[in-house]
Amino acid sequence: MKQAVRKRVAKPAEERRVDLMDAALRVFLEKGAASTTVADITDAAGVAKGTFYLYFDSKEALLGALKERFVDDMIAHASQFAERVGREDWWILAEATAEGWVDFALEHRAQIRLFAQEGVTVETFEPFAECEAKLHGLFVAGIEAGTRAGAFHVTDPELTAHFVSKALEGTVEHAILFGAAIDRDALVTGAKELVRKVLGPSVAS
Amino acid sequence: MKQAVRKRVAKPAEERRVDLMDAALRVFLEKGAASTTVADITDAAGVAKGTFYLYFDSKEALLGALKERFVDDMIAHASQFAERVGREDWWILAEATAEGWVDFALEHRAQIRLFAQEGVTVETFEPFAECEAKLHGLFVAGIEAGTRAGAFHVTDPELTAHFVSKALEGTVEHAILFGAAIDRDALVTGAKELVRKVLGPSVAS
Amino acid sequence: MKQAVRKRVAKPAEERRVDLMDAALRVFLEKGAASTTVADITDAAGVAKGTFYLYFDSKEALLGALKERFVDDMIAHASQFAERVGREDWWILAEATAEGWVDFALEHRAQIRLFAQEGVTVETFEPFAECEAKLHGLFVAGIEAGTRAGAFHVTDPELTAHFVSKALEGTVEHAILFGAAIDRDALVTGAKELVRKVLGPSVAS
Amino acid sequence: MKQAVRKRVAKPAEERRVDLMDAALRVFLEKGAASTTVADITDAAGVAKGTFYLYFDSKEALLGALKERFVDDMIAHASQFAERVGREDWWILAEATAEGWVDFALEHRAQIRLFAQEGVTVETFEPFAECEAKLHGLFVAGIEAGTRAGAFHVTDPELTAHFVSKALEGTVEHAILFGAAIDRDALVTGAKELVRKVLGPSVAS
DNA sequence: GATGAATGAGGCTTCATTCAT
DNA sequence: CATGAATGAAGCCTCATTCAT
Repeated sequence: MKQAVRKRVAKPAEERRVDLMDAALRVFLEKGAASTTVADITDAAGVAKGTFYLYFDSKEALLGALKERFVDDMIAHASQFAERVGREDWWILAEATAEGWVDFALEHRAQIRLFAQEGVTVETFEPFAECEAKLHGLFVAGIEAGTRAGAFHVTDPELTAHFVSKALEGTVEHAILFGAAIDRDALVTGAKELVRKVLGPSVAS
Repeated sequence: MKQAVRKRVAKPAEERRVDLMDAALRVFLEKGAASTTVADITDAAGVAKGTFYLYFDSKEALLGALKERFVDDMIAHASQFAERVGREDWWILAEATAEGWVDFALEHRAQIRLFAQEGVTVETFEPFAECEAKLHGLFVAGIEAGTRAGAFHVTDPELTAHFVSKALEGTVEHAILFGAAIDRDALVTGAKELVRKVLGPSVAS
Repeated sequence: MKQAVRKRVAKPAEERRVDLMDAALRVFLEKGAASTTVADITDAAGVAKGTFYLYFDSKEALLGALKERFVDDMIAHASQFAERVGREDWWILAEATAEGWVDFALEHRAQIRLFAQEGVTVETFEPFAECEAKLHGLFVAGIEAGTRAGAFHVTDPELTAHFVSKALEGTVEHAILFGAAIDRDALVTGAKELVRKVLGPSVAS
Repeated sequence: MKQAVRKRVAKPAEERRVDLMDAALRVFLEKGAASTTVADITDAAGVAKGTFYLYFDSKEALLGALKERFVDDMIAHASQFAERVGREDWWILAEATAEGWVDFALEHRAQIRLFAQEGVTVETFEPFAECEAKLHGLFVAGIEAGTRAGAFHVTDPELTAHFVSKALEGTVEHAILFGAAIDRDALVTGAKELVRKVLGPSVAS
């Protein structure tokens, strides 16, 4: 029944919320979400511990918000390409998609790393699953359309979509995790070639 | 006034160690390594809590042992194929490797899932990094050899090795995580086709 | 970019103070004083949290004010009857006092319930003790006067005053706490009979 | 992931449990249950904080156990008298019950005080309500039997049972709470007289 | 006067680890 | 070797209180 000492400026709610999310992302990446304490987060954000609970119900909830934000970004990104399906040259679109994907991954390496590490917990499984499914659907649709149009030669679009997205995602993630120096251009070039080969016809060996 | 204290039979040390590791793996998969307590593990193994510390220095150490065991299995598996490099038809070997890889992943889905979720912590980073590097080296060597021999047509063996392994690993992992019904044969067929396309020449679109 | 900050109208201080006390009483009864937060109170009163501290030094102080108000009411009520001592028929006064007591308890059931639950804490002990003593003194004086006058036949006025007041208070409180349907008339009839018996002579069994 | 320092003897579970309950009772009485922390309790019991949770799920649970124990004692006590109903002189039994009740209350003053202060919370309401009802039923049955037998002259046994039990309970509780020096013999004498008057016939005033 | 975002002490609870039996 | 009661550091979360606007 006693309290108070330092005092800080009030900020617009949304801004504070974003501050906390960004601070959390930073700290999570340093020490892993599991071993990050709420105090670590609030210290990083420059607020008191109690302030955290003004914006999030729990640490878990913040992780959820972070995932949601990331998922939204990813969907938005993918949708750009989805809109172009059928309106332009199939191969140009395919390569552009590959390039866009690589760039997106590189830009969001922090969260990719985080979610690669923290993975999919029971609580936040759904949004992720949903997002994966949506993106996958977008890819499959594109591949099927291109195949029907005679541009691509894909036997199993479902599997192929998985292969390509996982190849790119996994490679970037690997580079990020293992700290390899990343050569964006080489990656893009490789990605385009991968797409060309995989969407193209099988050649007799 | 004496309570009969049911003491469990003494077991050979190595066996008990394995019991604990298996029990841990089981429980980790159910509730995640982070939220699994030592008590959960010993309960699952049917021993007292204190017994755990007779076999492992800490919970972290057990996780390390688990990873090490998995890494050893993986290396052993990969080595089979490495030995065959140059001794038989390049394409047969490539497809066999792809098939073996899929089967290995399916057999070890439990640990793949676990380590995919628990990821790479600071403490256990090294063995994993080392293993990845070793496997990657094996793949790259095979691809380069095949390319030199004129069988494969690969511009960037490093990147290609990553793409292929990540595509397969990621797809299986995805299937495991999201509980999709897994069609082993379709997966193998797809994997072989992927390898054929990726290791083969680019075709003009 | 300015947010319209809906400022509530300023109210006369005393009125706002009473609003807060009434709101507090309402919420205390719902969830107990201990688990009621200041926010609960201000929400119920429709003011901001900070406003609370314009009117009370602390949550504890509000509880104190509530008790004081109740105590004052009780004293005022009892004094009515005290004034009548010696001026009218002893038995009529005794029964009227019993009836008045029952009605008072029923009217103030909310606070009785509250203070029965929250009891006597160190901080607010004194006013309560004082009030109890004062009321008790009033009763004892009445009983002694009636006994001296030959109307009542009481051996131990102190104890008798306690017995009667606790019997009535306890019975009403019990009814309130345990949610029994309360029959005011039966209670009054019983109370009068109790008083008659207790203040009357012992009969040989 | 580091720990340990002081070490203490292991005790039989039931004994430790009782130690904790007794220690809790002691501390609750000193500072009130609400402001007692688990640390206070374990300090008083001479064990580490964690030990508490080996025996109770929560602080609330301990309070529940305390209440249950008290309720059991009370029922056991009352049952002694219930068994004697109809087997011996009504007035002797009535007075013995009153005396027993006073003695019980005095012996258990600590818990009476505690529960008078902490009152009836939502969680632990039921056992208390049940106990009250059972005791009340016992009293009512005794009074009715005695009335039917022509020994007592009671119009409303329900109300009378409440009056008597609340008068005694309340008076002892009051004495305990307000720290009055308690004269056990005077209390017993008064209680017996109360019973005689209340269970006897009304006399014309 | 009124507001409500911010504060941070403090309580509850968990669980890795130890060690006397 | 095995046991499991005991330990206590550490983390999450609540909420009384303050104060800049």
